[in-house]
Amino acid sequence: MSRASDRAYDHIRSMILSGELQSGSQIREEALAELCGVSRTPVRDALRRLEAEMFVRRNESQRSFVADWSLDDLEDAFQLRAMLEAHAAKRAAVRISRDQLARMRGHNAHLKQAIDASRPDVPKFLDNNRLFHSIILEAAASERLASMLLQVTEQPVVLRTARQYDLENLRRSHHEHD
Amino acid sequence: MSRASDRAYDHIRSMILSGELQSGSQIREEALAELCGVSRTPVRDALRRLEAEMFVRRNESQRSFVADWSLDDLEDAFQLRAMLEAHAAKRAAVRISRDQLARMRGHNAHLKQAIDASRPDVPKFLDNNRLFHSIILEAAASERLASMLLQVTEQPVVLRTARQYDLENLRRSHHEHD
DNA sequence: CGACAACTTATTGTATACAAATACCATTCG
DNA sequence: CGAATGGTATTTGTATACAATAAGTTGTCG
Repeated sequence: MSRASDRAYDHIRSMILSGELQSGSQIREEALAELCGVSRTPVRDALRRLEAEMFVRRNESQRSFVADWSLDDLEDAFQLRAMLEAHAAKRAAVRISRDQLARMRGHNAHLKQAIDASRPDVPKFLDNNRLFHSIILEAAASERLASMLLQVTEQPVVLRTARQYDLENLRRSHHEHD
Repeated sequence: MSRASDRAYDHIRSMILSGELQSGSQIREEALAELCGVSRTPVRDALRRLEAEMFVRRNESQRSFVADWSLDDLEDAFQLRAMLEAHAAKRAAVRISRDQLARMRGHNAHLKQAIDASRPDVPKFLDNNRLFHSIILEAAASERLASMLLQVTEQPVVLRTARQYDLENLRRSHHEHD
């Protein structure tokens, strides 16, 4: 997508995730346009996308608000995510190529290096973890599934920042990958 | 959403489903605008929605095309639908209220009447079937799930028109509902 | 003939002005 | 005092003009 509407999207999204735009508060197109330094047109575009991703919700008279996530919502997203990922793995298992499998092994090995280092390298871990899972999705060969999964994985980013990355968890993750 | 952009959405969508806009063919915003009798602005809105619903796809340089559905795509959608509906049923089962349950029984009874009539009343059957399932979705209480399900159920409408509604199938459906 | 570059056309992206819808507020009436 | 009503302000929706980008086309040179 084009530059201005992408900038608007990224900007608004990050303002929501950072809490700069408070949950539940109304957001006006013009105000956002000023904040992003673009006109309302690309802002509207961005809002539509964010609405589809449930970062923004609109009331019956088309006013936009920052979505506020209840615990139930988060649980719901998690449940869906678990199911969709299992489905992706199932599809991938019968479709994956040798090459893709090799790449997965590679990422898992790197990921192990990251946690075996004297001081665990969490960014490296996360990066390889992401790549590992992206290959499953690639092998599952379902755009629809991929987009659904994207929806439910991108969401709880707000909370993920606070998540604990203790060595125990990282090791368990590696073994599950294996 | 507003009138013009809704009209555009409905119009374009129906042109796609009816085959008036050929699968894989490029669609230009201005041409659609003329066809719908609105300006490009609401057309763009409609295209974005249709893109999210995978009726329209865009190439790397932002040109829009009517999506063409492979058999694999349809199977994929069906598989996802089965999974999501099962999930919905599971959630609904532990959340449903007496009232909702009663309404479901009611719709299933009407649905039975429709097939027990001397001549099966397919529209009545479909209507009650739809209501029956909508209560499951309501009871499942997950907006996200509902929107995902909408996506995969709305899609194969193209083919559904050709589907067989023989008495055998209708009866089986009723029993499964029970 | 084929590759490449300059130019021309087609298409989408953005800004802006204005129209339509909705919310907000004050005022009046029961 | 509370509900209804009218008018005003706020906010979103649409049309349109223009900018930016991508595609197609022609012409030149090797």
